Amino acid sequence: MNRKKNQFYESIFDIVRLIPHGRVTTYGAIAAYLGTKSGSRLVGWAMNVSHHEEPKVPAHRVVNRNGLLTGKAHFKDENEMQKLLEAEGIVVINNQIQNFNDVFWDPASLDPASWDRVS
DNA sequence: TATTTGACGCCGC
DNA sequence: GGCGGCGCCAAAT
Repeated sequence: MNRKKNQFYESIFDIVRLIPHGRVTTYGAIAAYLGTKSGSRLVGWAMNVSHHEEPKVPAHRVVNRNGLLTGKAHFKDENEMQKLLEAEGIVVINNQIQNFNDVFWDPASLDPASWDRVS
């Protein structure tokens, strides 16, 4: 089966879908988790593919390491991304996530040790 | 088949 | 401190 390449996206989709409600992550964090720390751009590509993948991944929860909604332009509606983030309690001003450090979610949190506090 | 782009990240100037 | 260039892997043209 040609799932080898699919696994790459699968891992990304899985992580993005695991992002808790009201939390966001960065391309670099996902890339680093997959081992492609230098290939942060690959994550962006995967997101593009994820748009026609189901279920749709909450790509709106994925932003660059600056906390800037760089990918909002690729959404159906630019306002949609910011709107979704605000709807989850995330404050976004000028396409910039406020309290980014507070809402930032790292895939490393997938560690079993952290699962204990996961609701 | 080869070249360029791409929703980024980091180092250097 | 702000701006630019280079590097990463993969896909699209």
